[in-house]
Amino acid sequence: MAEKLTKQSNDYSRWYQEVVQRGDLADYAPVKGCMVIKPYGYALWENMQRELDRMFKETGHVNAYFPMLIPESFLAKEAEHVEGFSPELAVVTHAGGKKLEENYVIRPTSETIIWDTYKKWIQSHRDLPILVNQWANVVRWEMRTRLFLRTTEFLWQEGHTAHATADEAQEETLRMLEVYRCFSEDYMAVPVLTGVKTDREKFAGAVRTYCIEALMGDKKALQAGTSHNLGQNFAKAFDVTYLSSEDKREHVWATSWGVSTRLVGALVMAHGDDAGLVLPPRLAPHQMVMVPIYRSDEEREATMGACKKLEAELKAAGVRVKIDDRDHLRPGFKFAEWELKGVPLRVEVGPRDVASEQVVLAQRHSREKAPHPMGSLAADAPRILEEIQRSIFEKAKAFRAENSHRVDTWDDFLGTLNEKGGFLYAHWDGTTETEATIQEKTKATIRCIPLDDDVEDGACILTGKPSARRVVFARAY
RNA sequence: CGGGGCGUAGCGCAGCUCGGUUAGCGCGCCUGCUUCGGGAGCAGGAGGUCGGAGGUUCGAAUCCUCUCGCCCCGACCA
Repeated sequence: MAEKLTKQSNDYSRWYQEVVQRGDLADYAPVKGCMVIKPYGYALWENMQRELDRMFKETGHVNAYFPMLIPESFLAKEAEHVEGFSPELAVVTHAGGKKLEENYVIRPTSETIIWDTYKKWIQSHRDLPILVNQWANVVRWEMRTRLFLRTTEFLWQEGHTAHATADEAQEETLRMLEVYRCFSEDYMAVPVLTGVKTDREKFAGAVRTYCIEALMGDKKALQAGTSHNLGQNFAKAFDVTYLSSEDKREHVWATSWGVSTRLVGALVMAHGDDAGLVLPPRLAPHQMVMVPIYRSDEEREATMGACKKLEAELKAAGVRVKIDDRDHLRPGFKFAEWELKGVPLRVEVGPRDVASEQVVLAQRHSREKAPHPMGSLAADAPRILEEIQRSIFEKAKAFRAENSHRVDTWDDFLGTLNEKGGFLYAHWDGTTETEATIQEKTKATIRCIPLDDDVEDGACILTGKPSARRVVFARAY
């Protein structure tokens, strides 16, 4: 703990790993690509879950749980789906000491088992819509893993809905995209672009994939969430039909949408600095930590007494506060540790403060430190926390604005990508071939076709062919 | 799967080229004293059989063979 973190500017990737591990978010597990999510990291995830779950329920969804093991044959029913996921499946071949008649795959996502189930649930238009979400773990055997960003097993939520009409499914897809956008911006304080994925980047089995894309501190993009319009692909693959009010048999229309523990990684890389994590107050496990400072037993009693009184007031005011009463550690050590862990507010209470009825209030994001009257701390803290929440969101937005560029020529594209990074708004001829060529040449991918971008005629940066709008390119995680 | 690196104490490493007493160092841990408003100091102490298997040898962390695993970079992905 005595050692300094690697600076972001020296080695961003190493900085990230150190922050995640030393900040007590997660650690490596014995199996390749797997991680142990430690209590502090899990508390952060739980806070995310709580808000997301509330938002899902507010939009009419209910939770359910489907099994982790899926018969291998289910995956094969939807052609694109099986092609997309086969390479990364973990397969159970033996159980109970015997070789299985049919292999089971550990779910990489649950569309197939859910649509097999929905077939039984859906008979009539009166059974629709079905608006179900599940919180679960999934396994994808990725080549290259990184803590939180891409782990072999990860936690997520996956919503799976069934609708009577294409319009309803499309509405649902966009509704959940909007839920994700709100969550990311209002709770994580991470500004995101909303857009449509190109065919090359869309979910295996979807008609259309929408996404939220965030910009990380190293100017690389991160896909933070996806919402898929599945059309009738899974309904047809699993033969899920309903009788309409006109007594006609129709295939149902579907969506699925998900966000994962990757969001924890997004939070780390969107706000973190050379001192460690910077957590947004709305999600921070501890919004405030109090560090009592003392020498003698009398001073200890006095400062701890003041801390406890403040703690009661703050809790009553709805602040998630913790007193760091560890006796064997000195204050300076605690300051550094809580900064590493990104706690938004730190309160220092020493003998001098007790005497003058004040505390020292330190803000993590700005690293500012100033005295604050004890008497008004509890009343002021919620407002200060909200100001911090807004402030780090504004900072992230400004960072994204500085790192978003409009480029019109191939040279400009290459130069900007290599020298500046960030989001590049450029014209593209709309073909998968061009997209692939650009990726081969530059490692940049089309992150999305933004929803809110103005339509504008132009010429493709690579081929010069006509383009009706700009798309967003970036190097991505 | 291709390229690179690494497995020696809880963590980070040295030792290995050129085999040789009880395998070192830093951090952390335990005890005590002094400290405590920005990552404490001193003293004492516990802890490893060197990833695994086999081989060479009087003798292997060190040499040889095989093997397992992890990390980093790339292609694949939430």
